[in-house]
Amino acid sequence: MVSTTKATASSRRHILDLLLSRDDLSRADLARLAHLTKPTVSGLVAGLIQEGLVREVGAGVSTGGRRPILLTVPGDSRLTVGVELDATNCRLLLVTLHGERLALSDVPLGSTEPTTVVEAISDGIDGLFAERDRGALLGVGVAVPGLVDQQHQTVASAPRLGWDMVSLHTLLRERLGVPVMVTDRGKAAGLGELWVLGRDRSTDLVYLYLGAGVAGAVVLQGTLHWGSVSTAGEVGHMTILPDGPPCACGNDGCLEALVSAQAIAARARRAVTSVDGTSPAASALADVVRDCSDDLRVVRAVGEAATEGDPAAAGVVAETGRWLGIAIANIINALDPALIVLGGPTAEWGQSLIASVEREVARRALPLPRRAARIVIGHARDLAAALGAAALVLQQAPTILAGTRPDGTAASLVT
Amino acid sequence: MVSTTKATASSRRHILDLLLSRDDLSRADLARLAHLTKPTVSGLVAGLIQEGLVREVGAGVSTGGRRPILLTVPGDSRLTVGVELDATNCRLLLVTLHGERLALSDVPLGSTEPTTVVEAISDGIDGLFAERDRGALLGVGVAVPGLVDQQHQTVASAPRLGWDMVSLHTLLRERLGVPVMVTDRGKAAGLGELWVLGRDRSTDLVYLYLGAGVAGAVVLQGTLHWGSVSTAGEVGHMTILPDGPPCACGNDGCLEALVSAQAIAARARRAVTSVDGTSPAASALADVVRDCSDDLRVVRAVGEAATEGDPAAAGVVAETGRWLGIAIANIINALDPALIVLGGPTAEWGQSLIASVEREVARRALPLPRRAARIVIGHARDLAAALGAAALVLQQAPTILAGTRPDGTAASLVT
DNA sequence: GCGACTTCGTTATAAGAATGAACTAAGCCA
DNA sequence: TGGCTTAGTTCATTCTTATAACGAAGTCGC
Repeated sequence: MVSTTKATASSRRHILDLLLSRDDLSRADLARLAHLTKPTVSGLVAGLIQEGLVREVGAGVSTGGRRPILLTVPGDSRLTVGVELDATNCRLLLVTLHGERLALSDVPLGSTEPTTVVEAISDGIDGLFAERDRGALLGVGVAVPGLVDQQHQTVASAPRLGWDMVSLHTLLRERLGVPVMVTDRGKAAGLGELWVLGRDRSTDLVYLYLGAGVAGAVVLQGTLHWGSVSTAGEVGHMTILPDGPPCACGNDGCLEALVSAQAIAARARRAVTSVDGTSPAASALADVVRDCSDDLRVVRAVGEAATEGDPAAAGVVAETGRWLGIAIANIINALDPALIVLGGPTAEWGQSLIASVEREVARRALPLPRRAARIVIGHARDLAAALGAAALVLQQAPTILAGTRPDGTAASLVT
Repeated sequence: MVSTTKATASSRRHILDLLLSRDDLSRADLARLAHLTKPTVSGLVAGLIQEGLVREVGAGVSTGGRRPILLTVPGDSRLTVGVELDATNCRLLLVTLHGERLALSDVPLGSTEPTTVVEAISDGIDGLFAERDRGALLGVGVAVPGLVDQQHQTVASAPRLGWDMVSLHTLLRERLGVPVMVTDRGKAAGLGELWVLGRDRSTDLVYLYLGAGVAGAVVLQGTLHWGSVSTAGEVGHMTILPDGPPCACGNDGCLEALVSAQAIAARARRAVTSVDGTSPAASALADVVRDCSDDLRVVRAVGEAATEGDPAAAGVVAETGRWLGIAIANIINALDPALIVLGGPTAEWGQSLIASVEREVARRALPLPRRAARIVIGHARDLAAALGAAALVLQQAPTILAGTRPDGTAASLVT
């Protein structure tokens, strides 16, 4: 039996980092990758196995000699909760160390008073851990509908919750006793999509949420880009048409003014009335457009009509895609991301939207970065924000775990 | 006398990092900042002093007890050379560890053959080190007019040099025996401006080079953002006016099509002829515009006329600033950088340009990130690229130096 | 101006982490 | 079957960092 050396946090971190990013590595692999010697790695791994953080999973293929013993981090050895806050609801998602979703729980909120919300989150977590070891809780991430000051981890302002300078991080941290991270929903959703889509978690990704408004997130090298005052990612207010329609932000011709649900609904109304004929396919869309004042519902109807071949709807999709394409081409030229992910109701239009976006991008983006960028519809749907909130903690997992000793003492953490 | 413990590369790196970023720290400060104990720091510092990398510089102010002994890294203890390559010239800039410029040397290039260029660089360095200790050379950075593959550190294509897939890094590294880093000129210039302007070197900065074309660089957290295929920062091809004038890239209404020297010259010609009067101030500009086919010369003339109060020139500046302002507003919304730096001939227009840019930005950018972003004219001028190339190496200084032992043995370096 | 309290830096000692060399285990290949 | 290769371990040794105690050099209050 190997003596359980406690090792430095730094080496432990490195080993855990490697094991969490690529699966099925042997001790020898780890030694090579982490620039450590085999005995050192053996010692560290022994400790991690004793803590239940690492498990041996059979032998790998031989490369000419003894077969390696493959190691994994069992996903459920530690668990993370991602929380998505809304004015009326608090959604909790329980995820494993690998980002797999285990359980979902929605807790209605009676009030948006910070203390009430903290209680709701705490109760929700109790529920999720009713039949699990509470000690496995690694940390909690929270996505808030509002502006978050990344540096101080406080909610600078969240009109929908009536919050202003609320130090949610401190409140939760004290209540739960585990690391807590706070983000805004748009950014969290972007990170969430990376964890669903990205094979390696260090890619550059730009996320666009297309709904009533247009939100966004810039994820570089696998981590959220915040900017100097935590407002980066507002792609929705990129000027697309300098003399275009006015936007709620005060500017003219913003992307949001051109592809928000409201703008799309208006476009659909024009398209339907201009066709005026009574083609059978068009009728369903025309009915919805006429009767309904809910823009998002119209957006859905456009999507359905377009897939059924309605030319008016197809026209709306194409025009929306063109505006979006300009914005995305700009993003590709400026940032050269590997992945552009569209989320939200309008993104549900799917391939027809992507196709018209790509036509415009082909015209406007430089060939090299354009060929490298994949434009896709998000996979995480309405779990994106909660998943991203959890991912915020998962990114820190190696650091958090490296500081935890078998006896449960948590080391100091800047978080 | 303290036993010169050799310490881990990691701790050495941390100490050097701190000493290079903030000056005048004591051993006690370092211990606190690096989360090490005083004896450990004393040992490490003793080693660094012996190597000449650190020096004691008098005592600081007491905070109620014994006065601390302040430490600095003498800038000239190690030196870096930044090289800017062009078709006909090779510019070498000798800089200290703190980014201060020591000496400049221009070597004309007979041919652009890679081996010739390598020789020229090597000779240039010999010249700069004629009366200095060659051992002080920390590394060499090279800025190339072309596309550089960051991952493989090769010049993917540089039409102006007639290069295609040239592994400049390997050639130079073998010839010089020190770490070598290769970038493209636009990106290097952006980084160079950060080192001239930035008090702390971890800010987010976006650089725009305004000349015959429009190049750019995105510097996030103090490091260049490359993107997935090393082409990030092409702000010049952001679409500003979807149905605007055609651009060389094939797209319509690019920023470059609107604010390149050529576009500005055309604008100046129109402005001069439309005024047609014979106001005394306008005459100088009109003469240049009529006689001269050199667009960059016209750009300079516009700037001079504008500062002398010529209304036609002021109009040209204002319109150029408006287009630029749209692009910068988009950048501010998307990335929320702390600093936007304008460089190149057109940026020499100075405050009048900034003023009209800011008017447009005020209208189009979101209030929070707009207030946080400072828009300035670069300070590094035609040294920006060479300085940035050197900065690329300086960023690695703690890592490089941490791996160097007193006996001169260099540790393995990924670079 | 004298003593109590602070803070800086060093010394000596002790604990712990990582290494190197040798060794066992286990599989490939001919 | 025997030689070669790779994986993982054991043990003694060497670095690295920490702990505790101490001297040096200040400040502050009375």
